[in-house]
Amino acid sequence: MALVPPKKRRGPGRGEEAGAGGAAAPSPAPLRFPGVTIYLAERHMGRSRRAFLTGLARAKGFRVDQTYSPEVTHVVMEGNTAVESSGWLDRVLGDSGSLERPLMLNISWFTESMAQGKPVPVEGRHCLRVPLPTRSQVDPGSLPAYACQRHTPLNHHNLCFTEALETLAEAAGFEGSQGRLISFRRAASVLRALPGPITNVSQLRGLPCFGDHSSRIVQELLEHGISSEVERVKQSERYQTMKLFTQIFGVGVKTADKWYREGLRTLEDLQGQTRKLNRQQEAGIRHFEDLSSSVWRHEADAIQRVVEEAVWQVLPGASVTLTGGFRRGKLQGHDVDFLITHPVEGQEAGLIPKVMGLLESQHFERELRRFSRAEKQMLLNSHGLYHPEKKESLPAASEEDIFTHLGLEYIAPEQRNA
DNA sequence: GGGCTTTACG
DNA sequence: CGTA
DNA sequence: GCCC
Repeated sequence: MALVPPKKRRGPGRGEEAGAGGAAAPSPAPLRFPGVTIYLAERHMGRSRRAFLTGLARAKGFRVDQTYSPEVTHVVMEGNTAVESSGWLDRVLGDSGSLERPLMLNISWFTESMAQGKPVPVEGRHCLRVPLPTRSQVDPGSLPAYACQRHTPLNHHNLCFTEALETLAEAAGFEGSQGRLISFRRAASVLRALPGPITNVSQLRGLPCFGDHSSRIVQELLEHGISSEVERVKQSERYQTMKLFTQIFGVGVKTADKWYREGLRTLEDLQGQTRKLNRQQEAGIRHFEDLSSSVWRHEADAIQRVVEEAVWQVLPGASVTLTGGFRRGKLQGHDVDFLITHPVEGQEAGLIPKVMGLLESQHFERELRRFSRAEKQMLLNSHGLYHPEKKESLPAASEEDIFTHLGLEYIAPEQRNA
């Protein structure tokens, strides 16, 4: 098993503080969102509003820089002004043409992020429309045909287009057209790799994976801000139902299609009758809400620390690496993936069941202590039980003692897989 | 017109 | 057939 | 749907 180098945490600097004026800026909260550095463009915003928004964001743990630098990842401008935003980008980027560009967003992304207290995923509606050709338009020339030959950042400049193409890809998949699915996905992927936004259909010339259909979608979006085909798909009962059903853990396109043909449309329809759901699907529906809520990066980090503690008890010297979306820089995901390795090949064999047992017994332990405090007003630690009011200490000679003192039936370790 | 990643496992 |  |  390969040893994967652990990801180095980038410690983002604090960014330039507005120290010049002498007015004591309110001390900002600790930075909570590595990977997000905001720059608020003053134009159309005004000094005081900009200062207010800056303070607001910093209090919530966002990094907001006062001057533009290549570290800036999210540029927020008031309004939807196309010409000015691209002109602005031209000026601040100067001739540093090939460098990574920031996202250009309107104020809606900012306000939504403030409301939620965390950066919301960027969606098409947050993006500034940049329909006019300027010299900031990039000349993609030709791009390698394989994604594995390209740099593809998480945040990019063509979200309006990639969202539309991904919708068509998804819809194709729902109809069992794997070929069309992969084609629309490839086209979207190409746009994610571009150093700047597509502002004119002519820029699609020479790009791999762009044929008549995908080009037409982009053209519609450029001209009307909307694609009739994409809108029609999104509105359709078929798409909406298939999307709902396939989101259920344990349900793929085949099953979703079967249910659709039987006339089922909602989760209630599925629960309603004693429909023949397998165990996986039954759990998938029961936990639908829970499974659709997302995990944030800082939560993934916390989980990693817990897993590391357990792994190291079982196998000192093992390495636990966050993989999947978070390794690629995503700020949220729906699961947390780890790769567990050990420098000596084979040493990690059989580790997972042991770690699971440890984590489960941790849970059991936690529940035992919670029960002790909540139900018996006693504190349980590794030494034994303590009653703070009676100032009574009950040293634990054995595990059985603890259960007895708490009035619990003794539960053997092999029955503690809580 | 054929191919579209791959492999293991429940 | 579904998940990873 | 796009490429070979």
